[in-house]
Amino acid sequence: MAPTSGKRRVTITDVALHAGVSTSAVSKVLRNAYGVSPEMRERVRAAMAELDYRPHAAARGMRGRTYTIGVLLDNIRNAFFADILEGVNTELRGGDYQVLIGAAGFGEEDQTRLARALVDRQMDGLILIGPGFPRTEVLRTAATVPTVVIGHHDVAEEHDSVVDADALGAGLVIDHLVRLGHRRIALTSTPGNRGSGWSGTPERVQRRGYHEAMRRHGLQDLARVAMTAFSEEGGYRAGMELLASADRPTAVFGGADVAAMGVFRAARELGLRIPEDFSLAGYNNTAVAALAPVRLTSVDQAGGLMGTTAARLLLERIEGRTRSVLMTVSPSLVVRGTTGPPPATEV
Amino acid sequence: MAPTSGKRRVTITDVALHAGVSTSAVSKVLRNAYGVSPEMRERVRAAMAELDYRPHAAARGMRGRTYTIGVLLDNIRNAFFADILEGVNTELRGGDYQVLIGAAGFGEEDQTRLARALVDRQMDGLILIGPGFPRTEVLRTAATVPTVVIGHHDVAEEHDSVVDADALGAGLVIDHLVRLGHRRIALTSTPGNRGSGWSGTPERVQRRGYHEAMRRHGLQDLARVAMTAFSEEGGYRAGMELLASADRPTAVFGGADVAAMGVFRAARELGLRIPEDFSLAGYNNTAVAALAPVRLTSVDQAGGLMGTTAARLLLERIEGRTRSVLMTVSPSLVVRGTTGPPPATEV
DNA sequence: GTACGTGTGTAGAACGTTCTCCGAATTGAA
DNA sequence: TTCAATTCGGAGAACGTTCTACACACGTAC
Repeated sequence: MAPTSGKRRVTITDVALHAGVSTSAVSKVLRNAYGVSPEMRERVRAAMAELDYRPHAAARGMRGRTYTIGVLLDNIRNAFFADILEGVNTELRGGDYQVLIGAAGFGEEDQTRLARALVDRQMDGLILIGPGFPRTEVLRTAATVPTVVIGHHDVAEEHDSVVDADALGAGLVIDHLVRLGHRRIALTSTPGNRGSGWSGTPERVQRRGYHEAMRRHGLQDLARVAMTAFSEEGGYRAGMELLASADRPTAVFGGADVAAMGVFRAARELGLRIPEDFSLAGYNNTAVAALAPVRLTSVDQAGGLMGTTAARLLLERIEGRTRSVLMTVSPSLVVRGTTGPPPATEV
Repeated sequence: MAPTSGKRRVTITDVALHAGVSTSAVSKVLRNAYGVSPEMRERVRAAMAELDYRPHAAARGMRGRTYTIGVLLDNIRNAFFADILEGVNTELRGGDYQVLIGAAGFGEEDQTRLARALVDRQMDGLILIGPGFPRTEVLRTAATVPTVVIGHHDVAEEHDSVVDADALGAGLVIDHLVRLGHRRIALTSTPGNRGSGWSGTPERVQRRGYHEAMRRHGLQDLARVAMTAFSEEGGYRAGMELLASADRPTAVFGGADVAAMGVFRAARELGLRIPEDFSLAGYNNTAVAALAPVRLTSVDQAGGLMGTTAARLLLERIEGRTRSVLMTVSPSLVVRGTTGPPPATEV
């Protein structure tokens, strides 16, 4: 058994005794419930302060709320998630709720296990960021506890959704590159074994947007997509595949900033200068993109806004809203140093 | 009240009924406790599987453990923390414990509040990464629940400690730069209002190591430290201050990779080429340092190892160890493209 | 004088576990 | 046969809250 050495916790009973009232009364004060006179409220408050009382969340969880919100994500290394979380924290700061994050990894089983763990720990609400476990499992979870899904474009009665207009975002990049004079523009994307049942993963919608934009510019025959993982290494391999080929693209749109970094490495290794010989754009506008040695043109998704929105929607759901809501935020292009006109020989 | 719509949870009673035994028996099986026959264990196991039973963590928390470990950190944006967390997760994967992360921000009150929240939520153990709230509060917490502190060199009976040999790490960088021919080597560091009572914060130990190394090389008079925040912006300001001055250093040791990125921006803005005109090194060897456009020379701290170690120590403490343990991991230098000999005019 | 709110407070039964204690059955030794 | 000793299983009291139900005191309207 854990050595809980220290003295016993101060409980609601201690407070009640100290204030000379019933535990019910203390509980009411605690929850701002109806049926307490101002004087009693004051007396109880004083007693709580005097004894340095803090309610035991686990015990509260047995009957009512735990005042805890769980966030599930695959990997905290993804800087975009940090933006979202900052938004969530901003919205919830000062309120009664605490945010606890679970980093599940990319495995389907691990994610499922974490999701269940969050439910078992009696979270009052869940924010799932780009969940990679089966949709049916998500829906089952969402039927039990208020849930907001961030990223996937699939909507459902059971949960709210906060998404980025990814098709539009992809369009922004293509428009920008075409305007610069590029025609052979490739995309790196990921098959995304994101569990089963999701038809609207961000990467898929982004891909759709890419193809639409290429078609819009009459470049559909030049469209080319390299599928790998959204990671530095994945981007590198995709970059190698694309740039070593005969009719090599003059620009690559990395579907995620990390992947773009990998493409960058491939380009450098092949002796291509950026942006003189080759243009590169990313997606998500994570912190790296802005770094002085990087200066990557990218698409900003307003992660902070997505976070605050998700938190607000979740609170509403906890308070009882049942109609589901879809919130779409629109992306914007941030042009930096990695995109420029294609080399003269290509025009 | 939250709409818990779905059907009622499967409880231990349901399992007991279904298996035709008492709840006590089920509980015993659940906890691998003494006093169950193999047949009964099998029967109960089968019932649990059949009903898809999952113990209610909040309820368990009221008497025994919650099988949850809380990690407190200031900001998930710090890529070094990701390394640590990966280590923690690796060690705990497959076990009974779940890891939940709280991102407290840098404020002293916010951190204190989060720490208390974790205790209130009945965590079985706590991992505090570079805590920025008062040491007394940490010690009080550690007296109540098993705790491991990562980063700070201050040791105590109440908790275990996992630290990097930061003085040594600073020495590695200085040695490397001196060997290249540099003499005017500056450091960017942070005052770090990391709560009160900590005398061994990583940055302080690192600073000490820097001064020792400079003295060792007879360069104590050329030592120079710019104090700012460990952030891109902070690094930029420090870089500007150092590089715009008359006797500008030929090399800067950014006390953290992010800060080094800021210094990079300052250098570029002043028209200094790296590493031809000016050398730059970072600390922590975060993911950015390895990126193709960055290639920052940095000090690797083996964050993963720190994480696995911390997790292991914590489990031991939960199992009852009371003697405190200090674990030091040694850093290693990773030389990349941002360091080279000083410009000829300087030698 | 009765009936009916309305506002303020308490009693006490949940909630789903853990764990101490106790009883029954079985075994082994004297 | 009797008496421990050992093993297996269950009863039931916690744990710290929430929340329903109810009691009481005080109007107020008829």
